Amino acid sequence: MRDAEIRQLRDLIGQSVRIHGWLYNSRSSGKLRFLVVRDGSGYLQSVVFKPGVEERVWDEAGRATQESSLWVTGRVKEDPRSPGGVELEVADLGIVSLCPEYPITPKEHGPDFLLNNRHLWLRSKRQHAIMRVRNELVFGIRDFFYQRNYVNIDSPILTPAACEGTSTLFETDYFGEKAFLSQSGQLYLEPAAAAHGKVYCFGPTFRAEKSKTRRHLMEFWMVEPEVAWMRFPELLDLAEEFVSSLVARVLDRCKHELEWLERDVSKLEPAASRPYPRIDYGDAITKLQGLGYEAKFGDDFGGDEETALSDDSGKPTMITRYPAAIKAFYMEPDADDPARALAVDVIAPEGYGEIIGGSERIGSYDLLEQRIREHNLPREAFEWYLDVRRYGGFPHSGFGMGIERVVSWMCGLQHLREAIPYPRMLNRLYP
RNA sequence: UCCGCAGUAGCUCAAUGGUAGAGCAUCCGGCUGUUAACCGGAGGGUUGGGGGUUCGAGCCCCUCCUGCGGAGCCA
Repeated sequence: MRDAEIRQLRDLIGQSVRIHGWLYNSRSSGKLRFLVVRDGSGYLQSVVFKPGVEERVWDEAGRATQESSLWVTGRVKEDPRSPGGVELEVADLGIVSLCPEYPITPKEHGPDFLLNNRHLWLRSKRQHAIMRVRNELVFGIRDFFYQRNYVNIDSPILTPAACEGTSTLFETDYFGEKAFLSQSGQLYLEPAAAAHGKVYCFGPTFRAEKSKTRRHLMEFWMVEPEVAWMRFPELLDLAEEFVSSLVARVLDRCKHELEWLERDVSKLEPAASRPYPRIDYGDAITKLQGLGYEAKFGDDFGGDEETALSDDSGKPTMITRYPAAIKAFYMEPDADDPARALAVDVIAPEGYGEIIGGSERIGSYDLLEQRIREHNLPREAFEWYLDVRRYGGFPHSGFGMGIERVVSWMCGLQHLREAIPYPRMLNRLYP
């Protein structure tokens, strides 16, 4: 008798195995009991036939409640009537821990109830599939950069001052000093780019914005590459190559998960290949005006406008060269039009919104110093950041990509809250 | 912060201002191939809190709380 994971059973037809897991669901029909066991690696229909087992085994099978932890032994058998095509002919069974009435029944539930039970909700099939996709995406991101000789340099979570203004930061006490939870690792990454050339960070970021939409979380994960000597056109190529390769990877390796999620992959497939449509900010305004929006130069885009601008081909849309006035202080101005910043936003299709924001960074010490003044930022807090220009300034570019928005898009989710194991939202800090 | 919607059994939802119900879950019983199985039975309620109108309020009015959807802001 060998222990096995459910995912391996297809290769163990005819053999006797023992499975440890939890009872996902059970059905009975007279002298037959069907126990669907899950072990994290898959789901297994285990069949208990009354005349074929000891009475003790039959009774245990009847006593097991939803989500009771248990082990089953038996012979692995191919059977087209079983979901998955493989089932277990149960020989013996033992309940490890009997589960009292489990809150999440195999019927519909509302979001409030499910979020209050997030720690249990993670066991559900759909949530299981989403976390698998997230896992593949995260590994794909690291693999992408590793293969291109980027060095992972993680930024601090506790920071002394704001990256882009203090109003949206979570504040905490740091031995009598004020500290803030990071809302971006970028400023810390730029010095590292001077050390290693090509770097990236990947970690949680925090925004105290009182946002209540399907596209916002208080705590979300962001991956941010930063590349020395990279100029704006190459940055656009990098973002495009990055996103398209990740889509291709998930489509290739998460077929089952996307199937469980009933994701229409035909809407995702176009995003796996390059190029992506690119539109200049000025042309975007013109396009919006043509569609009847009251957009004018200098406006940022709302959710509806982003959706209107995104291509209906299923590819993300890259919007370039935003007005400098509505973008961050550290962005390099366009040499042809200093009112514009060399900035890009990548908008996911199907209304999933902005997944990437990036830019070429200001390389000049004097200009950066001027921008810090213009934005009324505390000069002393940015001395170290100015050092990146003071000691061997160099052109460099980078972007940030929000992981949950990408997971949400790939999985076709209605809301970002399912894309992260424990979502932190307005008025929700439990579990 | 603003606009809109909602809160009834453990869960998802019904109920003209006039006796609070169903499905699922739980417990008991039945069924030799079920696919969120099915069939029969049982238990389960201070209708979010407070105040008001009325002979009578789950339903109407005021207020507070909680949640949902959206706006703004952003990834």
